[in-house]
Amino acid sequence: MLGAMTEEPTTRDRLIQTATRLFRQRGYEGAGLSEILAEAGVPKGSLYHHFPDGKADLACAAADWTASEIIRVIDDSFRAAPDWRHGVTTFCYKMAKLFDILNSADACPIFGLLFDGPDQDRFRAQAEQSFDRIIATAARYGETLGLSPAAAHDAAETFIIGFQGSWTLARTRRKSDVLRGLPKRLYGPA
Amino acid sequence: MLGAMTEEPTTRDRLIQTATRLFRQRGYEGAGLSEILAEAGVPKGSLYHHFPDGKADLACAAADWTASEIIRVIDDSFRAAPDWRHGVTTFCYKMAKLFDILNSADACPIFGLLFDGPDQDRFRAQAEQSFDRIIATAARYGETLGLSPAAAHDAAETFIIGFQGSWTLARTRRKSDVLRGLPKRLYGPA
DNA sequence: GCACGTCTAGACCAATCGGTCTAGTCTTTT
DNA sequence: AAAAGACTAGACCGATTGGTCTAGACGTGC
Repeated sequence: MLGAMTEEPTTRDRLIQTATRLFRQRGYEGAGLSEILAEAGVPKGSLYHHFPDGKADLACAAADWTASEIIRVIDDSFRAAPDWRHGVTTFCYKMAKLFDILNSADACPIFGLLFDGPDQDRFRAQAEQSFDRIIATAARYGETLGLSPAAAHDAAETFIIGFQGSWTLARTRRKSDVLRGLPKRLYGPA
Repeated sequence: MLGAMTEEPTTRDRLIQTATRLFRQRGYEGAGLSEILAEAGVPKGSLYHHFPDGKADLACAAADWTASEIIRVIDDSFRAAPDWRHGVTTFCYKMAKLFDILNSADACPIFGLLFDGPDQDRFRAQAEQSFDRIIATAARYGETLGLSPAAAHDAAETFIIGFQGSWTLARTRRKSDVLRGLPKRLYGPA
């Protein structure tokens, strides 16, 4: 077996994905271990086999997995984009669609990387690394589209900051338009 | 006794303020009731006298109190501002100072209004109302400073959205510059 | 001076928390 | 076929959770 070449979800992956969803819905402390295990259909023993440090380990794995998913969406949005604004717009629309699928109730997948649990510094460091990966990915597309390295990094930060806040507002209002309106907010009328 | 005319903090107020801080630091589920009570120096009985529905009631009161505090800072920032950008800048600097005082570890006071606990809809509705109060306050200053009602509301939303995201990024990096850099990000070089 | 509403005080409770541990079941290697 | 890991399975644990309930302290109107 050479790792993740097969397609059916392994126990470990099912655990991570279920945990990701529940952490996003209820927060780190709000999502009970037994609830996660029950929904994933995995016994306690397996959890502590794959994640020796238990819940905290699982949360970090969930954050990492989430960051990779976000990066995948960024890739999908910018790969064929003719310019920066188009990439941002596509991303926002994709995420607005996700927002609607998620019942409009979940925390922002990106923000959700920052857990509020104990072990503050471990979670903070994990979130910082994930954020940087996300911003760096967006910045790379900025450079590809003609921006200077500094300008690209700045544009990527502004983009992610704006997205963050937009998701929060969208969540309190249960309306995804806020997300779709972000490009206009950031860059003016098209 | 005619309500809140005296100055020394009542049991109820001590409870709200302690709860606000702990919710901000550890989230709704993360902040234990006994911890809140111990730090506030208040017994269980008093809590359930003032807040019959317990933790959920307390959380809503905390959200409300926080919104009022934010509005106070908005007032202080915009009252004497010569234009919109100055108001936003002053607000960002005041909040950056607060961020540093808070050890750079707490959740955004505004975002923190949105609790991740159970009773989702009650908390969501409470947060929506508080957000609207905050945005409406900022928008009013926008109008005073010459913007049309629609433009003022839009500017206020953009401002709060940007602030939200900036605090999050500042928190993961433990650096308050992100907050101070928001006006330039939103409105270009001064 | 006693009765009544407000508020404080904390013992107590069932339920749940995250985590440990032993037992058993596969799969792979020899 | 025997031995050895990898992994699953869940009973069990002490600690803590939010919440209830009774008892008393304090002030105020009669």
